[in-house]
Amino acid sequence: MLRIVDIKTDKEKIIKGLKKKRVADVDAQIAHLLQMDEDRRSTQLESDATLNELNTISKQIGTLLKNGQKEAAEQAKTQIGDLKNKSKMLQDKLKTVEADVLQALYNLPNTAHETVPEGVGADDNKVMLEKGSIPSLPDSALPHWELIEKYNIIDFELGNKISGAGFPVYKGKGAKLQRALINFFLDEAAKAGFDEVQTPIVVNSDSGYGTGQLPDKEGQMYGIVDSNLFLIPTAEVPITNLYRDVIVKEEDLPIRNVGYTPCFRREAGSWGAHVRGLNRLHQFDKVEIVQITKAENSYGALEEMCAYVESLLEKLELPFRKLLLCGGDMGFTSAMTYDMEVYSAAQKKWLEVSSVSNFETYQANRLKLRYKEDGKKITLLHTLNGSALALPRIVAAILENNQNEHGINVPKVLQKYTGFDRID
RNA sequence: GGAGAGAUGGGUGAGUGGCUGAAACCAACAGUUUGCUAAACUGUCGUACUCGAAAGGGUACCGGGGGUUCGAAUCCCCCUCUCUCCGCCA
Repeated sequence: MLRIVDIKTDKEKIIKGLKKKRVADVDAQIAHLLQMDEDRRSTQLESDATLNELNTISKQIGTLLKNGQKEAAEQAKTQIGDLKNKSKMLQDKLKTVEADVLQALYNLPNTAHETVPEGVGADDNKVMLEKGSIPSLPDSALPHWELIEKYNIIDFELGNKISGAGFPVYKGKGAKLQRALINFFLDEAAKAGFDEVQTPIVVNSDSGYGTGQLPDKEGQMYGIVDSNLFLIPTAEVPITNLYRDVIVKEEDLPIRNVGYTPCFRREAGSWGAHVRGLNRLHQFDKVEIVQITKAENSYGALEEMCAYVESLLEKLELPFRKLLLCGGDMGFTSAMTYDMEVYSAAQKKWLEVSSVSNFETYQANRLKLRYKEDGKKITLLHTLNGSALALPRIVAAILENNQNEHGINVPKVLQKYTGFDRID
């Protein structure tokens, strides 16, 4: 979340960044927030002064009792009653006001970086790069949801039976292709200097707050009944939360992690004809890269992560484009996001397969993720993450783009992982 | 799942009602000494909010929450987690 101190000192810049995110009534919200914080501050001053008085008297009572002046001590006790009531009242008020301020901060998204384009939705995103050649398929080319039936590699009906819609079952070469992609992505990330971690795929609510899924976005996550746990929507949550409440050693920076996890998303209300087949699922596999850097290095790290993701798509020989998201299309917690989309040639659609974001200090502030600058000043770090990559839409594009009369060609880089070069 | 023990600063660990934001030791950092290294010695060494130009104050925090008390790391209650033993088990 944003920091009050920044809102105070850099108010205009923050208002500008929030407006770009299309936040309603920004000026009024900020004014209200600052007013609440002023209330918080003055309440705390008063409360601290009262506590100080109480502490002083208590110490005096202790001294009196030790010196055997019992009467004087009893008398001191009698005058403490009013003060205690006052103190109690002030502390209760302080708690309320603090909670109000926190709630207001939770409701504010991250500000958009100054170079993020203005815009309200997907149409305003800026295409930065387009690479690879789009295959020209014959009219008989099939969309992936027909290919998976034809070659019997993914079964939605079976998934329906055991779980529900959006939980596919991968079979035979389909299952092997999944495993090949996961291993390929993990090996590539290791080569690029990311340390592999394997985390839990259920997280507690503290972790949900840490990375910004909570509060208010419960609709995205599946909750586990009676356990106060959630199935992760992305490995971003457990991996980034590894560093919650940590003061990192300066020499350990930057931190670079990669992890494979299944991801679970409720996607409430987002179903329809446009999300057939693998285009949108409740459970899918993803390899995620996370980076934690000093403020001055984070935008360099963002570009570097994008370049890494692009290299994966090139190796898979998939045509792709890179978008810089406009303010209105970005996620709540992000300061800048690039999306990578592959072209799936039979359904003639661009499919998002990666989202690479810099959260600056927004998550770090919630996580209390910091380092000691020059061994002295404690400073918030910047967090970043990106998909590298999300599997289902990669699979969809591979199936559609590589189909021919003999079957589906497996990209060369994957063949040593799959053990076959064609699905037929 | 049953029984017991425990959770204190970067680490080990003392502390069972006031003089304890917290001993001691280790680690770390700065300095003195030294031809270099080591050793020795001296000093510094939690976080957040807040007042102050600064120096320096105030408040809170000893797993989390609540309670008793003039006063709680210390007593009581609830929760979480860890360890040991038993049971079960991939």
